[in-house]
Order: sequence, then C-alpha cells, then structure tokens
Amino acid sequence: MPDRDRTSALEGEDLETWAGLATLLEWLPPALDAQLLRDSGLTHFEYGILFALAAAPERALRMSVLADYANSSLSRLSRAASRLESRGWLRRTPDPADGRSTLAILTELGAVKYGEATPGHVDTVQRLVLGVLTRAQTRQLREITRRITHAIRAEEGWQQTR
Amino acid sequence: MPDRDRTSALEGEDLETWAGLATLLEWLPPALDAQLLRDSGLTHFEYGILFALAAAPERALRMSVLADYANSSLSRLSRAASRLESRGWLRRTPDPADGRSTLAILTELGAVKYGEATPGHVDTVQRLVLGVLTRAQTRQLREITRRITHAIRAEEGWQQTR
DNA sequence: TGGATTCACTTGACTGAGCAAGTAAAAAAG
DNA sequence: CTTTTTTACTTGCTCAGTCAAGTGAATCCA
Repeated sequence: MPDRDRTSALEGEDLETWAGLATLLEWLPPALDAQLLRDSGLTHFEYGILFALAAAPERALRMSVLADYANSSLSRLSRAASRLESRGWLRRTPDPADGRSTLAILTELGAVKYGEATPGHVDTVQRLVLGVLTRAQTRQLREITRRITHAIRAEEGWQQTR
Repeated sequence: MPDRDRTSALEGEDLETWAGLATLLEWLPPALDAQLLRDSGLTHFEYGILFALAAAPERALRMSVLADYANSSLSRLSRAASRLESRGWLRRTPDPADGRSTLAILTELGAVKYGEATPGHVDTVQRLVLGVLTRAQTRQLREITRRITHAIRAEEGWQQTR
C-alpha cells in the first residue's frame, strides 16, 4: 500500500490520472442514459431497478433492499418506483410479513420491458467499457473500483442506505 | 485489443467489473460533493470551474472554452457561472475581440476562495482515490479511463461542447 | 398493556440540469 | 451593402434528486 507525498496540489501523473477519472465521471453516465433513453425510454438508474427485480426470487424486493442494490437513497427510489409503477412495469404492495415494508414487484409487462432493453444496454457496456479493455485491465479495474469504493464507505461512517 | 464473446448478458467477471464501475459512478461524485460542500460550499463542478480559471492566463476564459474544460454543456455552465457571479467569485464581460463571446473572469475573491478550498479537496482525492492505489494501478487507471473516454467520443459523433 | 421510539417508507419544498426556443453579434452569400 | 446563416451564449419549462418533515406500523420498555 503506497503512501506517496501529500503536497497540496495534484501534479504530473497524479493530476492526469485524476483528470481522466473526473472526465469519465462526467461522460459515462450520460452516455449510458442516452442509449437507454433513446432505445427504451429508461434511465440507467431505472434499468438498474428492473435488473435487480428481474434477478430476485418472485421478482420482488423490499424497497429498502432494492435501494441498497441500486446504490440509491430511499427517497430517490421511491420516486423512481412511482414512475415505473405509472407505466405499469412495477407494482408496490405492503409486505405481508411486516406492514412497514413495501414490496416492489416487477410486473409481467416490466419483465418484458427489461428483456427488450437488455441486449442494447449490454452491447453499449461492451462497446464503451469492457470491449476496449484488455483482460488485465478489466481485472485491474475491478480491483481499483473495489479499493475506491471501500475508501468511500470507510470515509463516511458508512450509513445504511444513506 | 480483445474482442471477447458478446452474448446478451453480462456474466461472471465482466458483470463484477461492470457492477463495480457502476457503483463507483454512483458513489464517488456525491462523496466529492459532500466534502466540498461541507468545507467550502462548493460543488465539485463549481470547484472545477474555479480550478480552470485559476490556471488560465489572466484568470479568464471564454465560456465555450471553459465549458469544454469543465466537461459541461454551455447551458449548465451558464447557470453555474450565474451562481458563482452572485457570490462574487466570478464576473462576466463580453469578449472585446468578439462580441458574441463572453469572458468568465475569476475575481480576487474567487482566487482566494479557490485557494482555501483546494487543500481539503486534494486531500480527499488522495484519501479516496490516488492514495488507495498502487503506482501500477494509477498508471492502469489512467490508460483505462483514456480508452473508455475515447470510446464515448467515438460513439456519439463527438459534438463540440455537446 | 400503554406510551415512547424506531423503522420503512412517502411527500412537499427547493435546487440543479437538460432541452428547446430566443437573442444579439459576427460571418457568409448574393 | 443587404440578407441569410452561424455562433455564442442565455433563459423558460420541466423533471429528477435531495433534505427535512410527515405517516403508519412494529418494537421496546416500564
């Protein structure tokens, strides 16, 4: 684990690295949204919700669990769920096991929608990300994102679902 | 340059890699904003504007050039500039050389603000990103982001300042 | 068992970003 | 030189996201 000098300005290679990542942070999300919106009328965030539900047993998850999977605050998820619900792709019902919880359930229509949206999205991820990296880089990227994510979690006391 | 199989679902290591990056995309920007907002009342985007101006000759740049540096649409920059202007950190004046263009100029107050905000921000970038990576990983990250960014630019016909 | 907490959301108010339409200046066309 | 087009923004509208406050349901605890 390195601990390079901590002067008070990013310089040289570090600056380049950081600038590159910052640029990625600005450009990649809009690029993903653009394809999904154009082809399926979904944001990447909404797609993520469908993805998580499609993979879940009974195609159902508690809102709080889903929020966790989708890296989302509960409030953001709540609004997104309203949108998806109004389009018939999702429905919500109180959890019979605990009246406080709400189950988000992917409808049949939602499952179809998810199936239709997937190939284009996967293709985009391949074209923009996985496909342009070598195997070694893919492996490194996995480790790199893991380390950064851990650092973030450590940073902010790690509050559950924010 | 690899060209691995293109089935229509992300699986195994590819899925892990992508999930890791997607998580980073959700968590890192808020983490950066959180520190900057708490300590300096600036978003990362606004900080980027101050950074670009501080490094520019005369501390001035045309809005369109600045938009490019800040990975921003002109409309987004225009609003951000209004906010910064109302707080006295920036002023705008028509470019004497071309009346269509507007020069964004960092004020003395803005330069001070930038100076005060920088150490904390740099420290955060070190703690969350550069400091948790090995030298080799930093180098790889630079190349990885470069490749992905290029792929995005290629993708969308690359429209100037969006 | 009953009153206070805690939990799991939902919602109102506000802010920031995107898109499309508008404006003024410069450049190009005729 | 006038008209048209292009350039460089700015702004109104709408919408997604945050924060804080609100609402029931479950749990704690005396």
